[in-house]
Amino acid sequence: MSENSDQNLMFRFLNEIGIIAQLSGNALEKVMPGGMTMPQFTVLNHLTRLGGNQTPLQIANAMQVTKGAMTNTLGHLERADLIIVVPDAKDGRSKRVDITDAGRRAHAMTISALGPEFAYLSDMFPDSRLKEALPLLEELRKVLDARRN
Amino acid sequence: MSENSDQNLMFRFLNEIGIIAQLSGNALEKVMPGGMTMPQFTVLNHLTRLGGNQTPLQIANAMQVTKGAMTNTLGHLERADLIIVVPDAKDGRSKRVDITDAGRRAHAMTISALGPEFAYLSDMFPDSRLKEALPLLEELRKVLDARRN
DNA sequence: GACATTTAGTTTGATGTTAAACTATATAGT
DNA sequence: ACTATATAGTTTAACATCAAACTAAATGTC
Repeated sequence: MSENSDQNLMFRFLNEIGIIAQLSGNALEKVMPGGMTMPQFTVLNHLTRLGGNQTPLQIANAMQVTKGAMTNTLGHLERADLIIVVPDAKDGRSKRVDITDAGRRAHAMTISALGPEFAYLSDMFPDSRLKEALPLLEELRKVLDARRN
Repeated sequence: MSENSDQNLMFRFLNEIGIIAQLSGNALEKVMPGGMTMPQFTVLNHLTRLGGNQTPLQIANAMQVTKGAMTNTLGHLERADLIIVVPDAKDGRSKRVDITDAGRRAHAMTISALGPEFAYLSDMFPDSRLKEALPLLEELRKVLDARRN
C-alpha cells in the first residue's frame, strides 16, 4: 500500500462512526431502566411501530443483524415477558412475535428515560445539522447492506 | 413523552450510525487476513503511528474503550506475537506495549487487504462528501466522550 | 513513617455480534 | 409421490463490549 490508512478519509470517517456508535449506545443504555439494552429497545420500538405479528427473520432483517443475534435478543425479551412468541399457524418453520402490555410499558418508560439524553444532544446538535448529514449516512448504509448480501 | 422516538431526528441519526458501524466493521473484518479483527487492527495502527512504547491505558483512552476491553484485545495480540508487553521500569503498576516485526507485517498485510474495500467505498462516496460530514461526527464524538467521564 | 486515596491493570459476569453447522419444515422438479 | 433444494430458526465457538469488584503499586496527608 502506498498510503497510510490514516490518510484515507473513508477510514477516518468509518472510525469516527464506530466510536460514536460505541459511545452513544453506551450513554443511552446507561439511563435505560431495568437493564434494557439498545438491541432490546430497538426490537420493542419496531414492534410498536409495526403493530406486532412480525417473524423473527423480518425483525432481524429490519435491524440488519443475523438470525442468530435475533434469537438471542428475542430470548431475553421473552424471558422478561416483554414480548410473546408463538408458532406460525401457516408455516411450521416460523414464529410470530408480538409485544406484551408489559413490553409496551417498558418501551414507554425507556423513551421517557431517554428524553433528557436526547434533549441534551439535540441541543448541542440542532436538527438542521443532522439533516445535512443524514442522506450520506442513509446512502452509505444502503451500499453496505447491498454489499453484504 | 409526547413524541415517538422515531420522529426524533437524533435517534434516527444515531440509529443509522449504529447500523453503519456494524455493517462496515463486519465488511472490513471479512477481508482482513489471519482472523484479524477491527479492534486488533486499530491497536496495531495506533502503535504504528505513534511508534510504540504506549501504556495499555493510553491505548484504551485513544480507542475510547474501557481498560478491561483493552486487556482483552492486548491479550489476543500478544498471544499472536503481534505486540510485546513489558513491565514499566519506572512504575510498577504499569506496562509498555510495542509492536513486533510480525505485528508490522500483519499490519501492512491488513492494509493491503483492505485496499479494494476502501477503493470501492471511496468510489461511491468521494472525499468531498465525507469532508462535509466529518466535522459534525468529530464534534459529536467529543461531546459524547466528554459526557462519558 | 503510617494510613488513606488514587491509579494501572485484571477478572468476572452479563450482554451483544458473526459465521457456520445443525434441525425441522416447506417447496420445487421430475 | 420422491427427492432435492430452500427457508426459518437454533446452537456453538470465538470475538467484543461494559460495569463493577478486585489486586498491587504509587502518591498524598498528617
